[in-house]
Amino acid sequence: MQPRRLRGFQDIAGAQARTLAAVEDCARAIAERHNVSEIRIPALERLDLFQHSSGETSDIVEKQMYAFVDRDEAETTLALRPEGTPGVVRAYIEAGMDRSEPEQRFYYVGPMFRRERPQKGRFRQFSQFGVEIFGRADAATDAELMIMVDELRRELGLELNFEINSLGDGECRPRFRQAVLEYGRAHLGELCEDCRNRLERNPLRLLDCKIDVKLAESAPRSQDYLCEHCRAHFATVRELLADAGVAHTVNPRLVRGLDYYTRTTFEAISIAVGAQSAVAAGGRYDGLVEALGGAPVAGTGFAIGVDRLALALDAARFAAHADAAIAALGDAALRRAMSLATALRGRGLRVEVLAPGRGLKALMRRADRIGARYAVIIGDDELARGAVTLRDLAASTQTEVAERDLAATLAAARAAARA
RNA sequence: GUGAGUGUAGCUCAGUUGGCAGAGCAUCGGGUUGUGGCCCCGGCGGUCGAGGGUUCAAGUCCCUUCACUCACCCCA
Repeated sequence: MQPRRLRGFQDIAGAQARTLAAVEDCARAIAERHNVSEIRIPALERLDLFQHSSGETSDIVEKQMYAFVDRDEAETTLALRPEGTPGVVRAYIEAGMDRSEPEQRFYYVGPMFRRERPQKGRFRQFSQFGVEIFGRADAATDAELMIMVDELRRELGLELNFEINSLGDGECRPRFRQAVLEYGRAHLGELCEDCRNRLERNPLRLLDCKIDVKLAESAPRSQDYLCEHCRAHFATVRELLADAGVAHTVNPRLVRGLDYYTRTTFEAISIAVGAQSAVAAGGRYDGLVEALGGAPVAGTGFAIGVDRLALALDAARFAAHADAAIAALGDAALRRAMSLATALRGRGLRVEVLAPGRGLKALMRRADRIGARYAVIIGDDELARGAVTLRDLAASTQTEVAERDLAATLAAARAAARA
């Protein structure tokens, strides 16, 4: 039996793995600069956590969850997390932070699981990097989230389009929802089947329906229903974004269906990754902490699809190159090679000691294959002189270098190459 | 869940009206006793996705099935 990976799951190695790591490292560094700290939470939770936070009628909960009954506790159904926010909110409430110290700034990174049909930029296990900020209801926090995503865009050299919208708050959002509901009822006969089915329980989804585009265009707009506070909040967010140089467009059809989503909502869209083009999305969820049993604390956050974002990057940029490949000819040379390699690694150099017992020709080919900048050759002649042959593989030149000078020589060469 | 496309060597693919299973790359070795890339020679490598049918003969035609890819759907 030939073992095969599961559908929609990936084995990732080489430059692709380094690309994902680069995205995650870059996002971490940005979060830390914004004084956001890591929270590590479980990949497995009780199913009802996701049902209560993502909504029992959402597709994610209804048909995309990896859920199963815990083997010894038949009354407990568990699920692999399909997103990060519910777990972070659960942890926040469980630690009592909503009461003791409500203002918290968290980021998380790790695998999420959804049993969807795979396609470009969509896998059943995928990595998300997310930020959740609690206890801040101000517009500056909403803007800061998008500024963080924009910093990531800049540092990775990506093109992203930001779309934003405001859904209103507890005061004005219900009026808007009611207006969309009545609009939908008035055009019931023209709606697609999906929209008709979910109209009563989730009318806002009509607005981002791709079938009923025409109807959505002339549907009520959240902008027209915002109360004074929400209008001011949204204006401030846009002002702060403009100040920070974050280009964005207002998309009145950008919505979230669930009631605890409030005010600002946004997506960052890439033109380079196929149909699954939203590489980051987020917004304000002032009702969520309370909905999960905590105190009424404001919350806002975003998540980045790491795999999706990496698709927009050229993996070759992140390929690994060894600084030195050491070819040892003979047992005595091998022992010398091992200790020299340790010294080089001590200076932070990337070093591979090549397979002993093979011909120099094969070893040189390996050195070339792994992209090594230098080959270090140690044979009987070099051993006798306490030296090594140092070959510059790009220039095809070589010199003899004393063993004790090797580390300094290579470290200097690398520093020069980086300058 | 729905639709379309594609399955032949490790990878990328060719394979004509049905007639011996192929190429390039990769890998290993040789040309060069201690020198990579370029070049030349050679070795290894196949259940043609799987099962059934038609035929003297099927990679090729038919049926079934599985997998992969992209899109729909959905989505931080």
